[in-house]
Amino acid sequence: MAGTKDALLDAAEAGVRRNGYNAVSFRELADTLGIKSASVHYHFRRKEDLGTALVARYADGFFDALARETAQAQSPRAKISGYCATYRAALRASDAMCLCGVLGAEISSLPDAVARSVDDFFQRNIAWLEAALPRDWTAEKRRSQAVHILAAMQGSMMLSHVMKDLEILDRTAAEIISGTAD
Amino acid sequence: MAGTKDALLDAAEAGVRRNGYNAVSFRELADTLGIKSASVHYHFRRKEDLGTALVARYADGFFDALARETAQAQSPRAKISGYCATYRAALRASDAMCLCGVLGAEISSLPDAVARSVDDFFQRNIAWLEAALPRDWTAEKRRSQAVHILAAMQGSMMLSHVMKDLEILDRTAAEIISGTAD
DNA sequence: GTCTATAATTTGATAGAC
DNA sequence: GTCTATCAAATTATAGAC
Repeated sequence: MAGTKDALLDAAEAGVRRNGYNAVSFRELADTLGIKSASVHYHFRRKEDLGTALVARYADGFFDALARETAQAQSPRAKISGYCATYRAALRASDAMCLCGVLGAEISSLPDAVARSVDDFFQRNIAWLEAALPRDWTAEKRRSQAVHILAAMQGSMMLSHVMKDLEILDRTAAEIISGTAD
Repeated sequence: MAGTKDALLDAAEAGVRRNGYNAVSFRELADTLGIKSASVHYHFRRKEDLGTALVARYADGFFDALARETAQAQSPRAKISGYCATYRAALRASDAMCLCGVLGAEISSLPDAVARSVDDFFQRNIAWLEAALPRDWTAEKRRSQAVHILAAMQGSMMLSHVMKDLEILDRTAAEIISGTAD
């Protein structure tokens, strides 16, 4: 079955976003699919390979969705609004945090390759935001605001998750958007 | 030895803040202190007991430090500045994230009692911030801004940690402070 | 308070049959 | 691609000696 690999990634993503990297096991993934853990190792030899594939797929999906969401956006505000909407959709769809937000909190306990993938996801977020912010700002100011927006989104996703209140993310997004030039 | 319990909490806090709750083991803690894991169970019967004690001690320490830092503060800006400084000091001192930021990302995999302690820490943060913000704002606006500040701090601590750049937290703090009424 | 010893379970990972 | 079988290591936790 060619779909097993994707099904494993689906199960792993749900597991990591719910419980963290260290709380996901090959046996648990195998049980979800109704196969044996040895078969999981056929698709991903080591857990580290699963981890890097997971982050890569997540990052691709995120930036694809972001591109779709902001295809028509002209103003900085419209772009940032689309950015927040992309995170909001991801959170609502899965009732979980951002995959990289979870992994970021565990960063020191992750295999190096996985940790690098997570760092890369955040770098790409910041680069996208810098490009979306007003052109007449200094590079310094764009950088600072880009980091601030990413931090606020990641932090509010974590809080929404812990406090079981999706409105937390919505309010933070609304504040960010209203503070961005139209 | 009466100090063993505290030494265990010290080692556990460092371990959880570096690697997460699920990556800390009784044996690792025992090795750090030069004792056996069975002795750790004498002080904390179950891991859950260690977890709740850990969060309780951390919360007490945080709010004590916050009270000291803001003892002289009058204006909202001075109070928020002290709030950011308290987090900054904690991050710098240990080269790690906020304990509850780490635990928040793992919330669904934590024992219920530990999860409740984490939620409580954030509730206290929000309540403190609401009280610190301008009195003439609506309760709604204070709540919204309090959540935003907490989210931005937690998110930027995570980013600072992942990207190994302490300046990220500093910049976010500076933005929050400059956006608060003096 | 700390130890030895041990139980019961789970983990990541591999060898080799089908 | 999936299986059975297995391994070595790690985990939380307990019983009982000192």
